Amino acid sequence: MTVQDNPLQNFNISAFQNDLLTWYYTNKRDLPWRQDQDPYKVWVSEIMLQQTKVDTVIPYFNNFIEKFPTVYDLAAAEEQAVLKAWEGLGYYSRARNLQHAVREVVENYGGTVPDDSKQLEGLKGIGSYTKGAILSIAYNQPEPAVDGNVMRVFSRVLNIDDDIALPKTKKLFESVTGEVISHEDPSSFNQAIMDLGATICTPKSPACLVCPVQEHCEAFKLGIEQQLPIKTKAKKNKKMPYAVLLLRNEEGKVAIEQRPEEGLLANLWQFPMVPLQELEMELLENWFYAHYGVRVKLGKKQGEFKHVFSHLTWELGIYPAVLMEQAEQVTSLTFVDEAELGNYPFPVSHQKMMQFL
DNA sequence: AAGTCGGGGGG
DNA sequence: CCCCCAGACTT
Repeated sequence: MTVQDNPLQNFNISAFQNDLLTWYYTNKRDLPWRQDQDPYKVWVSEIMLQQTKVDTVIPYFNNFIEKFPTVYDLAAAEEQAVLKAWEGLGYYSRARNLQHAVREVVENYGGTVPDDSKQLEGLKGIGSYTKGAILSIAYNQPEPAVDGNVMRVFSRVLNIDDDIALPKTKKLFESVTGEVISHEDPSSFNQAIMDLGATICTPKSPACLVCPVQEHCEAFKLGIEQQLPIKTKAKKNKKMPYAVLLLRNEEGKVAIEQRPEEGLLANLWQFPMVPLQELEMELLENWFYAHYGVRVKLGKKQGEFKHVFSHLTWELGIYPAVLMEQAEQVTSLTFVDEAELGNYPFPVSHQKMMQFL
C-alpha cells in the first residue's frame, strides 16, 4: 500500500455500513458490558479485553464490577484487592494502571470518565484503541477503535497487505476506519466490526459464506482471504530455569514473598525462586543465604514443570525446604499458614505450586 | 521499530 | 507445536 493508493476508491461506504449494522442489530452478542453504556464499565471491559478473549473476560468482569461497582469504589480499594480480582487474567499492569487512572478521574474530573480525546489519552493504560472504544461505545462519538479485529476485517475487505505488526500500519487503518465509520451509530459500528471479526471474519477459516459484508470484500472476490492480514513477527522464547522452594518454618508456615513493583508479574506474590542459570545445585543453599539472609535445608525435588509466557519460559523445579534457624533477621520473606495463601494474588504458575504443599 | 508484559484456547 | 487474542508502554 503506497501513499498515493486510496484503499477506499470504488468502496460503497453507506452500503457497507447498512449491511454491517443490519446484521449487528439482530446478531450482536449478549455481553455483560453491553447491559448499559456506563463509561466506567465500558472502560473496565476494554482494559480486560486487551489481548484477552471474551469468554475469558466475562467472569472476571462480573466479579470486578460486583466488587468495584463505580470509579469511587475502585479508587478507594487496596491495590492488593484489585490484583486479587485480576488474579489469573494476566498482564497485571493493566489492573494497576486502571486503578491509577480511575483515581485521576476521581480527583481531576469529578468522578466522570472524560468524553474528550486528549483527556482520555492522558490516562494510564488508555492507548489509541481504548480511547476510541470509550469515545464511540460509551459516548457515541465517531472515533475509530482499531484492534486486531478491525485490521483483520478491513485488510480483507479492502485488500490491504501492509504488515499489521508495524505501528504505521495501525495508523493507516485508523485513517480508513475514521472514513468508514457510521456517524449515525458509531457505537454499534465499532462493536459490529469486532463481533464480525470474532465470529465470522476469524483469523483461520473465516465463514465468508455467511458474512453480511461478503459482497463488499475484495479478498473474498480474489479468493485470498486466508492470506490476509499480513503479519510478520517471530520472537524467540528464552528459557529460564529456577528452583522454587516450598519453605516451611518451625511452625509449619510457608514462605512467600512479593515480587518487585516493576517488571514481570509486578507486585504479585510467589514462593521464593532461585535462578539456576550458572548456578550449581550445591550452591543453591548458599545463594539463598546470601539473598535472603536465612539458612535453609533443601529436600529432594518434588516435581517440575514449565510455564510459558509470551517472551520467555520458566522451567521450574520444586523443592521442599526447611528453615534452619529462627528467621529473626531482616528478610523479604513472609511466613503464612496455608489457609491464608488465598488472600494473596498469585500468578497462575505459583497457583500450580500449591498442589505440592 | 523492537521488547516487555500473561494466560488461555484453537488448529 | 504454533498461532492468536477488543493493546499499552518503554526504550
